[in-house]
Amino acid sequence: MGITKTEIFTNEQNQLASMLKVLGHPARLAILNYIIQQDACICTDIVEEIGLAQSTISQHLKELKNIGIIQGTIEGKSICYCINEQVWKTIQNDFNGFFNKPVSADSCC
Amino acid sequence: MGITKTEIFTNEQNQLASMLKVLGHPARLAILNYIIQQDACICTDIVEEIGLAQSTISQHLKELKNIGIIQGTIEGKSICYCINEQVWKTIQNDFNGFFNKPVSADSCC
DNA sequence: ATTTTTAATCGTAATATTACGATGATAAAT
DNA sequence: ATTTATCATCGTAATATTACGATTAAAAAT
Repeated sequence: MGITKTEIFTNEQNQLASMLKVLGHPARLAILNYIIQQDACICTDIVEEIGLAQSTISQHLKELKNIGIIQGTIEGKSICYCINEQVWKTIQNDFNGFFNKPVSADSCC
Repeated sequence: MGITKTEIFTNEQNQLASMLKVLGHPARLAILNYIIQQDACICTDIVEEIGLAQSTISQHLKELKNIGIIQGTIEGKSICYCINEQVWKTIQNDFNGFFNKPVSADSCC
């Protein structure tokens, strides 16, 4: 056990859930915030800014890259990370697609 | 280790992250979907609908209750769960507050 | 050529999550 | 009073996550 039974859910549910799971960590939100704010950045900056070990930040960056919300390009000795606008917007759309469903006012409670 | 260092992040980051973490599981999205669709429901129905053990569903319901997005009222022998509209909207606002930040087109990559 | 800088990866410990069956608790039905 | 129905909680196994230090890899600077 301990393994999510993805096969019993819809693709929509699985995909949105996996996005939200990655976003559901304060370090990763902080990283996204920082990248947006800086408009460009390298890993060492983030490490200093956030205050986690370099390897930990690298791991979080990897997860963010996995869902495509950020991308890194090699810039000489360092790596420049930035937001992938398209994925960013897709996530926002998917989220709102889910949350815009009308919640009826006369529900049971 | 293995414990998230919440103390180094902002309240905003921690709060949004914990919401998204709860939403980041397909079963919990499926439960929310079902409650909205039914407009009222009890746990047994969800168990049949979703196909996880009753105790597992109960655990997921507990987590959803913890963030306030659903609430349950005792209805005789069973319990009626419904969406808390206010929390629902707050989550949506917080999420969009984060995601509406402009992602500049001329970023580094 | 060697050293330095930067970031990824490996190994690992601590903790959290997911799921299930079994058991408990409470209210309704018999 | 006993049984049934409904849901929560407990105990537990399997797996995943978080974080760190150590190591590796690759490019730049010396």
